[in-house]
Order: sequence, then structure tokens, then C-alpha cells
Amino acid sequence: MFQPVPANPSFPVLEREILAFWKDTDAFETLRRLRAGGPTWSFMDGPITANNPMGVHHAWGRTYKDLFQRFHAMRGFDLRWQNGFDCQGLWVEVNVEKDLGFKTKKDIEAYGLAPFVVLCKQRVLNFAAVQTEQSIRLGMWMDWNDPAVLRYLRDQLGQDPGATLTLHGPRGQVTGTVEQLVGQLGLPQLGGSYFTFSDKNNYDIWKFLKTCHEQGWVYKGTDVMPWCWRCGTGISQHEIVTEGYIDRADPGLTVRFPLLDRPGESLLVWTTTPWTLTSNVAAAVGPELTYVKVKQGDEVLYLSKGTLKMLRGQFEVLGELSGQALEGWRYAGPFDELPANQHAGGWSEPGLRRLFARIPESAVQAHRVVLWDAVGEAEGTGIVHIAPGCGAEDFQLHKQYDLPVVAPLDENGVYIEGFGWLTGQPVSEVTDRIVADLQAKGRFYRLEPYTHRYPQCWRCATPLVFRLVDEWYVGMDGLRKPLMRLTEQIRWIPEFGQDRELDWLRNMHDWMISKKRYWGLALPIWECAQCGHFDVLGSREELQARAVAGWDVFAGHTPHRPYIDAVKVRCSACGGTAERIKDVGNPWLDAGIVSFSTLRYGDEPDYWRKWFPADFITESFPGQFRNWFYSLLTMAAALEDQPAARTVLGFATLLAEDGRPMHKSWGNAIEFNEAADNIGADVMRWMYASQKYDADMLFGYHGADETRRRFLLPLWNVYSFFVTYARLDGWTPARSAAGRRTELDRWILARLEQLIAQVTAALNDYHVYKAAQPVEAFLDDLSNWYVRRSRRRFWKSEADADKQAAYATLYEVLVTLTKLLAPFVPFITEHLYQNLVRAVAPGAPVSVHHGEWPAVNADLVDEAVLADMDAARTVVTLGHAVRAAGNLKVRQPLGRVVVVAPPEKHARLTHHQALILDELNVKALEFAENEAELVTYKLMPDNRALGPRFGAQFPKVRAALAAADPAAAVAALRSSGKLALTVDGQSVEVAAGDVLITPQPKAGFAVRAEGEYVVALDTAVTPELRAEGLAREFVRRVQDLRKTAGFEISDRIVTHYVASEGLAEAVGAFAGYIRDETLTVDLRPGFLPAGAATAEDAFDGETLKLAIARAEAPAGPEPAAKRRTPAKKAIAQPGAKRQPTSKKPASKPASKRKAARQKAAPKKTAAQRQPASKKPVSKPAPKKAAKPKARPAARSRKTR
RNA sequence: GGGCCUUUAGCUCAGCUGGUUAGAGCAUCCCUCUGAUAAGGGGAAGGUCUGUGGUUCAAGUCCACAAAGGCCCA
Repeated sequence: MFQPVPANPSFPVLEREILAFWKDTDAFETLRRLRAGGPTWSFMDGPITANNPMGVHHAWGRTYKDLFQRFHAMRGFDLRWQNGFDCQGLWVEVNVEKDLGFKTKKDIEAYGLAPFVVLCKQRVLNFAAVQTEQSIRLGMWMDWNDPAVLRYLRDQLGQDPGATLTLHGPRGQVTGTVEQLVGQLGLPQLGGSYFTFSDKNNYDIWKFLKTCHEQGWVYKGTDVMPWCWRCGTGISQHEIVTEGYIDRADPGLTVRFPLLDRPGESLLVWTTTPWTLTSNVAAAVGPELTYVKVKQGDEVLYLSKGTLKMLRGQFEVLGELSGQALEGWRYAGPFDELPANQHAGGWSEPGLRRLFARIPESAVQAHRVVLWDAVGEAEGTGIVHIAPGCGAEDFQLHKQYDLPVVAPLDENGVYIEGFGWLTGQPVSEVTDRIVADLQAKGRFYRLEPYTHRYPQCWRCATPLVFRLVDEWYVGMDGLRKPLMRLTEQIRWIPEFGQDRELDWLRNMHDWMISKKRYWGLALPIWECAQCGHFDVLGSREELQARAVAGWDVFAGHTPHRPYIDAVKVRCSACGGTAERIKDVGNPWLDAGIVSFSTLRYGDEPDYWRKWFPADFITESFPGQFRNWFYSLLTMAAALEDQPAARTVLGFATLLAEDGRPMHKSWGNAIEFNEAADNIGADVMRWMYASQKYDADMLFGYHGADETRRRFLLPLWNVYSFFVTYARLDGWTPARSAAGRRTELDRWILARLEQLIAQVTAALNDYHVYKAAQPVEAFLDDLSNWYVRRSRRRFWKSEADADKQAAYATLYEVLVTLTKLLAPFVPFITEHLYQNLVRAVAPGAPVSVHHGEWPAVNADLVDEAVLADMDAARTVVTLGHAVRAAGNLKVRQPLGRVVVVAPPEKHARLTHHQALILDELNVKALEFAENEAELVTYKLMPDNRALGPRFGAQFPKVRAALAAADPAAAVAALRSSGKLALTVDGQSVEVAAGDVLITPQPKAGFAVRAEGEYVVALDTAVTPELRAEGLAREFVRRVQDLRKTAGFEISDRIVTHYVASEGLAEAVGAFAGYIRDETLTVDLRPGFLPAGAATAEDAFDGETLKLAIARAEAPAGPEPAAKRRTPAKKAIAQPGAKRQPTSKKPASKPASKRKAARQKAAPKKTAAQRQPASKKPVSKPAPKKAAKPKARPAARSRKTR
């Protein structure tokens, strides 16, 4: 027997129960066992950064991940189920620093690298635990670590990383220090999620880098890049674009560069970064620009013609010349007196100077005008000051013109030696003194604040400087072509993903893999201080073999700083001692290697071959083309020359409901836990599932509520309806005779087959929303048509074949739908499955997620059944429209509905005659005998058929058709199957199939048309029909009063009434019907007893006073067999009284609704009835029942 | 500056290879049904499909250009 179903479930509460059920039954592990050995479907999880709680934007992608894993598991595939955590890099460091209140790198070094790295690991373990719990809450089935174990390791690591522990893994006990065990998380011996800080992950990157080095791709390069002097690190272009430009007022300083060969003449140069003037080497002009020679006072100045307006005061233009003409002019620099500017090759920190040693000139000697296409006139003077040590583009010009490089700043933004009075000064504090110095030297021209967008550090908001640094790179030219070839072998969804990736690959520069920080991959590069040669080591074993010192310090530790730094090796070139470079790795190395490291590459070749490449990966598009997708592809290309994945699904960005990014400070952010608690995981998952991939998603509570109301609630209502009546009838699938299926049954089953085919095809094609759309359409058909049209079949007393068929059909639909929806909404489907299947078939699989995907059999879709129902529904819709237009309420029965339809469609409708009559509340269905009375025809060509046939002549054919006499044309087409038209004086013939005949209703409000159908209602209300209508009105009011007075569904009542004449007659004539519908055992005219619930009303020119009271209760509960006699739908059974629905008294909302109706009533029916007045009164006032808190002001039911 | 995506009703979005009168949900208004009930159903209103040009018998759909917004690169 099915368990009772609450009418108004809390989905979040239900989901927690299901989570407990899965845990208690070990449901996930059971699924793994069931599918072990099946064909493989390989999903590779893109690692989530374990640095903060996960957000609702993560839940989007994670829903896809879970959905496709569940779908494939149901289809019988064996899966790996491994989640991944991204663990290393600056993101984690930043948060640890924040926790500690650190400001700069010096704070970290003072604190100590070893404890700092421990804190980073602890943070990762902590948020891995948090994200694990959140993911479980979302319904993700993965091979999760126990969060408690992760927290235990976190705490043990903090106490003593060297303490020895034993954990139990899939292959038995694993013993080691805490640090060693943490380094083995996710590996086969410990299982669970992979962590990119694992030893295996790090050493596999070593192997990759060594492979690259063997190809000659690894090199040390020097560049000028954005730098935060507080953090002491370079900031990549990517980091800048995500967080950080601000509008900022900088000094706009204009200075003179006196020309050496033209006494009294100067270039005018403008800059917003005065500190870079100390390192000026050249001045750039645009070769295509026009420059002017200007006399102002005693001096002659040069600037571009387009920037003349920046001059103040009087001046005289002496002449014009092209930028080309200025090339090579030599000038005196602003700080030529500094030693740094007098050094051949330029000046920089000692370690970098050798790079420019081949350049013979000093900055002073090099000062000259160079040509540069990028010079513009939007700001400044059209003459750009070039300091190759202080700007990225300037540095490119150094390469182009072999200019010296003067790089003034150390990593903390302080002037290095060689800069005279500036040495030792922080860059942030020198502007005023530089300006003063230039004034003293006569170089100063003007200073005006200038507001512009300037990059800042995303972590500390310090304005960035540009600084010369050396970093390590992997040259990508050798991989560019192979990567593009492999990219084309991958299926990208949406398709434009491939173009994006190819575009990136065409444009990508060499991959900068180093970062001067502490927590991350220890780059396996050992550099010899003596000869500058470097080696890249490919494994821990190689390192041990080549170590000459420090191995004892490192042994037993994970390959992280600081311990790895202690190991020194023999230089393979000069035999000297090489040390590891101090840099850590780019975190995308960590994420890119996972299709090797997690698949036991090198350790278990068979396993790797079994699971590589991934069948499927999915991540949010923004960023991933040059991040994870890129690094994943690159690693696979370098190591195996294979694509790392067969299908890549990318999706857009999640925004708040207001269309803006979610921001805590804007108040539009929703945290995952909050969302899960408020709206539940299933609702969220369905929102994600319905979303198109390539459009940004607006996520918020309004959409969530709509999703709940549109999808989850109707699903629940159908289920609840089924269970309620199946319990009352004691129906179970085991006992079911097949019954005799009706047209309606066959229709919904045909729709179900259609749905299975659609959903299966869409998911096989990785198109989630194309699966979700037909599901919603089906649910609408099921809830608002099948169930609505079938209700009486479940209510009725007889347990006949028709009722059996109804139960069997609805049951089959519900169970199949449950399976189809299981990957989408795993919680509610599990609940449904437990009650619908397990409660009556204990031998069935324990979980819906252990079951098999419904078989696709598109052949079972019965097109005729579907078309019949379509026709019937069209007619019903039109009939409703006719009633609405004519203000003919459905409660008033009418004599007949008259339909105009093509003769061959008549059978479709007679098939569904009973349905149409009932739905429209009419007595007869007729087909128009003389259509011409009701309709005219509009003739339209079938464009697809006739367009190509007639080509340019087509418009004339169309016109001829429109001009033809419709009635005659239709007659001709119907009798002979063809029609002759005259076009351009020639006769052409069209066939019946080439012409679409659209009937058009003739004037008159009681007719509606759509497509091939026209529906008319006979609006004559005979006295008999009127009486029946009044009887229905009477019933309606009794039912209302029953609810208002708080009666149970099953209560028998005595009904007293006082009615005007017409109504009284109708009540008499339809007494039997009234008693049945209202469970009235005694229908008494006249006397209104005290103590009863009463109401009065006026309608249709009649008046009514009602009083009802409970009939004397029978001695005991009625036997089930007996309850059926009186009522069609209300059912007395002890169990029924415990249904929350039936227990509900006429509550506040009901009376509000009534108030709303009372208010509306006079408006709509003023012509027919007097203003309604009905006062629900509850005499015995059972419970808080009919406390008529009816607020007259209530405007509509929606106001609640 | 280059590449890609988006632009359809007040809002959020569907519209397959060009083809009949461009659809849905929400919101609004009107009506209705009622023991799925803090639900349900029907109807109305709401569109120069961002603009301009082109191809075509036929363009929301294809092409070109432009505009706005977004993503990426430089």
C-alpha cells in the first residue's frame, strides 16, 4: 500500500530526508557496484578551487555534471565518479594572508614558509570539506571523502604535520605522516576527490615540464609586466581584467626634452607616471602624424598638430613636418645625471644586467626620436616618452630598436642603487620631488591632474607599476599546430566554442609558468649560479639520484616549499651546484595535468587507457579557453598528442536576477546554502537544466518560485492525487487487471513514448534544455488534461475496468516519468519512487538511481491517437473561447456545439464526443450541415509546394486564389480535387493539396475559428437547460458553504433552503443530482434551523437562503463497500479524515477569495443578477473555521 | 583595433533546413471552474522580430553594413 502524501510538501525538508536515506542505504556505493564492469563513460571533473564556500554559479555546472553522470549510470555505464579540488596558488595565499593580517611578502617570510604552507593546506582541506557537504546537498553523487576526515586531517596538520597516522583506504591501511597522507588524497590508495596538491599531481607536472624541456621549449624570459609592490608579485593580464581598473587622478606632467642639435628647441613630452622619467631612453612619434614647430616666448617647441590645444598662452606656428622627419633627432634626457643612465646597456637589478650587456649605448647616448605606429593624439603631445624598463610596450620597442633598458624598481617598489637621491625611495612617494627637480632643471612645462582608468591590484587595491622581471616560459610555437588540430577533433557545445579556442590558439603567446610566491607547484627547474645553465627534473626519483645536498631536509615531505628548496643538484653543464629557482607554478598547470595524474598515468597504463580521453567535460566558458580547456589540451598534446576530451560543454555566466553580477555589497547575491535551504536543490537543478548554454543566466528567487510552481508542484500534485485515491481504493499495481484503456489513456501513453524519445535523444546529444522543454510540456498535458479529464474515473464508486485502466495508466506514466526525471531532480524522484514502486514492490532496486533508463521505442507513438486528441482539444479551446466571448458561463448547459471541419476530420472528433460535451457542458456535438451559414473560406496557397513551382509568377497565383469565389473554389476542390485559376490570361491548375482552406466565421459572437476548425455554440437556453444550470448553481453554493463551515469531505449533511420560484423548481427537478454531489442525505425546503451554517445569495434573477448541518453520524466507520453508494466523489473512510486537505477548515484565504468574488460579482453580471450578497456564517463555529475575516478590501486572490 | 556571442511582447525567453496569421511563461486586465484548493482553466491586450540595405516568388531566419550590450584577444 502506498504511503499517504502531504498536500503541501516542503521540498527542502523532503530533500534532507532523501539525503539521510541515501546515506543509510549506502545508495551511491551500491550504484557503483551495480555498474562496475559495464562499458565506460569517462567524465573528467574540472577542479573547483577549494578556497571558499561554493556559490550558486558553481551549482549550475555541477548540476550538469551530476545530471550526465546519473543519466549514463542509468544507461548502464561504469563511471569513475571523481570530483576534483584545485588547491594551489595565489588565491589561497591571499586568503591565508588576510586571516593573518599580513600586508606584504615580508610578513610571510618573517612568519616562516613552512607554517605558512601548512596554513594554506589547512585552508584547502577546510573548504574541500565545506564544498563536499554543499555538493552532497545539491544532490551530486560522487566518490566523496568523509568531510569529517578532511577536517580531522586539517586539524592534525595544524598540530604536527610529522605525526604518524593510519587511514583506511580502498586497498587497505595507509600509514604515514599527516603531511604524507594529505599528499596522497585522491590517489588509489586513499580514494575520494582528487586534490591538485597531491604528490602525484605535482610530479606529473614535473614530467610534463621535463618533456617540454627535452623539446627545447622551456626558457627563462624577461619582460616588463604589471606588478604590485605591496604583494611583491607580478599580476597577470587576466587578473587585471577580472577585478581591476579604477578611475584615478594621476599627475599629468608635461616636460621639455631639449634637442641636442637644435639649440633653444625642445620636444614636448607628456606622462602620467613621472617616476618613469628617471628611466627615459627614447621619445616616440607617430610616423603618419603631422607635427608642428611652435614658437612660444623665447623657445621653440615640437608637438603634434592634433594636440596643439594643450598649449596655454600665446604661440606661433612656425611650420609643419611629418613624424618621419623627426626620426633620429637626439635630445637631452630628464635625468641624465643619474649613474644608471650612463651605464652601457642600461641599468637594472644585478641579476638582469647581463641580458642587456650586448647593447653598447647608455641611456644618455641612446636618447633619440623613434617611430611607433601606436602613438596617437587623444591625449598628451603626440610625443611619447619611452622607458623600456617601466612599460610593456616600451619594452617591445627596446627589442625593436635595441634600446638600452633602465629598470629602477626592486620587488617592493623601491628605487635600486644607481639612481642618486632617488635610491632607497619608494615609488609611491617621489612624484613631488621629481616635479620639483625638473622645475629646478628648467625642464618642467606644466602639471595638471589627469583622470583615467588605471589598473590596480585585485587583492589590495594598490595601483600597479610596470616592472622588469624574468619569468619562466614554455614556448608554444611547437604546440600551436598540434593543438589546433586536436581542438578540431573535439565536439564543442555550443559550436562556437571551437572557434573561440582556435582563436586563442592562433593568438596565444608563450605560456608564463612561474610566479614569485610561496604556495604552489615547486617548478622543477634547477639553475646553476656559476654558469647559468638549468636542468628540468622529471620526477622525485631523478631528483634524489642527482641530489648533492639537502635531500635529508626534503625527504618525507610533499614537493612544496620550503623543504624542496633545500635540495641541490650537480649542474650537468659545468659540474657546479644548481639550486631550484624559487618560483612556484602557474595553477593551470595543476588543473591541466589531471587527465594524467588522476588516471594513474605511468603507474597503471591499462587503467589510463581505459579512461583517457574523457568522453565529456563541462565548465563555464568565460576564461576557460585560455585556462582549463587550454591547459588540459596542452598537456595531452605534449605528452600523448591526443585530445583530452571528446565533448566539451561550455556555458555562460550566472548573474543575479537584476541582470548584474552577484555582489554581496549590492544585496543581490544568493549564497548556495541559503538557496538550498529556501528553495531546495531540485528547484535549482531544474532552473539550471532549463537554461540555454550560451546565454547568461539570471538566477533569483522569483525565477525559483516560478519553477517550483510551474514544474515541481504540478508534478507533486499529480502524484498526490494518484496516491490519495489509490489508497482509498486499495489499488496496487500487483493486483491490477489491465483494465480497458480509453482514448485518453492511449493518448497519454503515446505522449509518454514521445517524451521518452525526446528526452533520451536530447541527453545523448548533451542538450539538457532540449530535454527539459518537452518534459514541461508533457507535465502540463498530464496535469491539466489527463488528470483533469480523468478525475471522475477515480472518484466513481464502481471498481470497473475503466477505473482499473485509469489507475494502471496513471501509475505507468508516473513511474516512467520518475525515472526520466531522476537525473534532473534526484530528490523528488527518489521520494516518488520509494512510494510508488518500493512501497508496493519491495524487491525492486533500492533507489530510483539504481534503475534502468526507460527504453526508447518511438514506434509505439500512435500518431492517430495524438492527432485525434489534438483535434478534440482544439475544438474544446474554441468552445471555451466562444463561451468567454459571449459571456456564457460553463455552468450553464447549452444544447449543442456545431463544428465545421474537413469531412475527414469528423471521425477524430466523434471519437472524443463525450469529452467535448463534458468539457463544454453541452448536450450534443453536431457537424454543420450547411457550412455556408456559419463560415466563409479563405484560400491560401501552400507556399512550400506552389512557391518553387511558379517562381516569379507566384504572387499572381496567390492573388488569383484570393480573388476566386471562395465557396465555388472549395466546392470545386472538394468535388474534383483541383481548381483552375487564370493567371496572366492563362489557365493554371492547382490541386487540392496545394491549397489551404481556412474557414472564417461569419459575423456573430458565438463562433470561433482556428486553422481548419470552426466552432459554434447554440446559445438558446431552454427552460430545461436553465433549470439544470440553476441546479448547478445551487450545488456550487452548497459546496462553498460546506467548505466555509469547515465540513469534512466525507460529512453527510442535511440541507435546508429557501429559494425563489424558478430556483425551487429546479432544485426539485434535480434533487437526486444535488444530493449526490453535495452528500446531502436530506434536502428540505423551507425551514432554516438555528445552529446551522447559513448563507444567502442572489443570482440569475433568483434568490437563495441556505442552511446546512451535519447529518447524524452513523454508528461507526462505514465499511468501504458502503461508502460508495451515496457519493460520486466525496468518500467516507476513516483514513480520509486524516488527509490534511480534508481537514483544512475554511480558512482565511478561502474567505478572502470569497470577498474578492463578491466584489467582482456585481460588475460582471449586473445585467443578469442583483448584487450578490452572501454572508457565510458558521454557527457552531467548529475550530477557527469560518471566522469571516473577509476583508472587503482584498483585491484579488493574488494579493496573498 | 581583431574574433566570437547576444538583440523577438512590459519582463524572462522559444522559434529546426527560408514558407500559412511570429509563440510560451511571468506580469496586467476580464472571465471561469471548483474537494489538486495558499491550486486549476479560458480569454483579452501587448510585436515596425535593434536599424539600413541586399539576395529571393517568399526573410525573425541567408548576406553586407551600422548601432547597443556581453565575452575573449591585442
